[in-house]
Amino acid sequence: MSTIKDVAREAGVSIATVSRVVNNGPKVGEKTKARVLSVMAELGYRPNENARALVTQKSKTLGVVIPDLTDPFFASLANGVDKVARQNNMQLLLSTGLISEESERQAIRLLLERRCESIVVHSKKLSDEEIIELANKVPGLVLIDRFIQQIADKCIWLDNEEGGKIAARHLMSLGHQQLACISSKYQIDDPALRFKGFKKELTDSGLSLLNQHFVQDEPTLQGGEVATQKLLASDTKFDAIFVYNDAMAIGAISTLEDNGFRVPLDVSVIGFDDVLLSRYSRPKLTTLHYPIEEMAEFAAQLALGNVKDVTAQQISSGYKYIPRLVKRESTSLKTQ
Amino acid sequence: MSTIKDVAREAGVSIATVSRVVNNGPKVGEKTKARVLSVMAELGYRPNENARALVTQKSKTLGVVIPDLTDPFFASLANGVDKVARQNNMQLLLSTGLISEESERQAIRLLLERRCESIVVHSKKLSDEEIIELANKVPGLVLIDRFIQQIADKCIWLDNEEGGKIAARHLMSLGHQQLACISSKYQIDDPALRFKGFKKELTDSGLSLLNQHFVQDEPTLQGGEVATQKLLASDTKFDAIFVYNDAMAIGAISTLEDNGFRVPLDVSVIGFDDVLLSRYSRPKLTTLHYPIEEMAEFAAQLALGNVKDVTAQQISSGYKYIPRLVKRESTSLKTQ
DNA sequence: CAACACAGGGTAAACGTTTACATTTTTAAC
DNA sequence: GTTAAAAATGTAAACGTTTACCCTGTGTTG
Repeated sequence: MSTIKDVAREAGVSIATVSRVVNNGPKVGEKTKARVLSVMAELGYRPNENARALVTQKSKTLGVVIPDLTDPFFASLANGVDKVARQNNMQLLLSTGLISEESERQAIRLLLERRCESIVVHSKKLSDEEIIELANKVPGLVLIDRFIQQIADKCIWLDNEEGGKIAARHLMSLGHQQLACISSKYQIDDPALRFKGFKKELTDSGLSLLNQHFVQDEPTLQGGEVATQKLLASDTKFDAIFVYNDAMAIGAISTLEDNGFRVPLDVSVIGFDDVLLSRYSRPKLTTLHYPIEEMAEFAAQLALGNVKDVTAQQISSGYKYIPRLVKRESTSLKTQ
Repeated sequence: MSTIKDVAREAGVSIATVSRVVNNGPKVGEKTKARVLSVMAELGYRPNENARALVTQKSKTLGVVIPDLTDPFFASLANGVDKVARQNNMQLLLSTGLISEESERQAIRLLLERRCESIVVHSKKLSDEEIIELANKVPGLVLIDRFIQQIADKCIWLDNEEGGKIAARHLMSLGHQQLACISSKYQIDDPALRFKGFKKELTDSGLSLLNQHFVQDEPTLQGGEVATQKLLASDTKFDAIFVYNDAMAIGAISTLEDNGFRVPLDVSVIGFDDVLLSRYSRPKLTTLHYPIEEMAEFAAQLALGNVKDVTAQQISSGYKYIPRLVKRESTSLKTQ
């Protein structure tokens, strides 16, 4: 691959001049510019970004840390960041493989070694302390889907608790009173908060949730099926279910129908996330929209330092997003 | 961020020694090594990968070019490449935004500028000539989902035509004789080949395809719905449909059921790709599995030069994958 | 005890750029 | 036709590494 020196030699100018042409710098004569340009084309010259990054101390690279790409939720996250990268003439450097605390750490490290100065991190395993320390060391590091008080101004997160409340209000507004929940069995904040909000809203309205109406399983289609079987096995009536995520909700619907329940006629089902799937299922899923792509775009802008007007509100509670109810076909007014 | 010089000064050694420690090189005494290591930790030293890439002329980066990440198909592709990157201690550099020929070109260029020596390219817009030229210039460039004779040994592709044949055989084996097709309206090879194979197999069995039984639309859920309406409007009977992809197939099923047809009782539907969706739809979709992640992993290995034993077969027709029939619930024996 | 092998460690060039500063050339004003 | 200012171009240092080659001191061998 030819270098700036080759171009300079061939065009009979100094490398400084070539550099100026490449960067559309000032102070370069028309004829010279034309000549250099033609030599560049002839040689197929491409500036070496590594060398550039070294001398300019900026990498033109936007980093993103996610568990993996096959989950459409994370793919959307990455896509949001990528969008911003493109807008800013940068490229996406992806770090994945976050099964463990160690690999999350490793993923961030790799980005840092590439001197990636803007990083959007989705981390569930690293401790608050470690993230705080990292965030203080790396000004362009931003945390998505998690809130840590001490670095609130670098957090972009969704109000899961409010999501639970919205779901509860929706279901109650349709006349449902015998509610059930299907949660994820993993002990992370998201499910806990969603159901905390849900229950609170119920209690505030004088309703209660039976113990046997709260079941947990894997947050997948199959998990949703299994959980629903448990619910049915309890042999107590319910007329609506709030499900942890869309995949589980679809599994739940499937099992309900296999057991002779019609959705939404007999049982209303509401999911969470609004992933692609929810629009493809039959009946189409009522769910809470998690604006992950929008959040990711914002996170990327924040990481790049493009966000100027920061309010006191944001300094204390970060950038909070509220899930939006998307009414589709899996919930309806309670019949008779 | 501290550099190798800082470490050297602090540890009272030369930068060469530090470098040796960092790279686990030979010729470094135990005590010195320990001292350097401790200084490194103390300073939080991280080698600058850009500088490394510059001097070693290798980037530790695996490039991938895809249209976008939101399409689960491409997300799987990227994931396959990422898997291999991780195995080889490399990182994924992603280039997206391929709406146009120009942006495909741009995407590849960016990777090249980062001196990314191994690249997996999914390109539908660039001309054969341009790709051939590029492939000859960049030894580590590999083409996925496309076959070009002149660079066969760098092509990883799916036999779409054979996929069409398999679909036809499956449908005929179930007793269906009045077949219909829903295709994508875009003029790229994939749909053309799929339906070419499908028709050929039909013809070979003495069946034919009515003109009004071949409709086209957008390759999306909505497109599938619209296409199915067209099919129904033609008012000629059909008992099975071969659909371009899973999203359209799900749309088709939805419209069929809305019009009183039961799937698969009245009409069998077979899709293509076997994306996540197909396992979540009701009825679960019978489809042709496109092993894109596996193909992507292989492509990445090929790009890295890790594929040793190449047969004459592969040199002439590349690395060809055959789609596999996945029987689920949307196709069944013709009733009466 | 001379000769030497070798382990440990240092020196400096190279990688391909950008850019402050110096130098040369052109232009314009008188 | 000077001369000064402006424009064009060149020089060289710097970015943070790796690595070929060189130097020093310690033991080993005879």
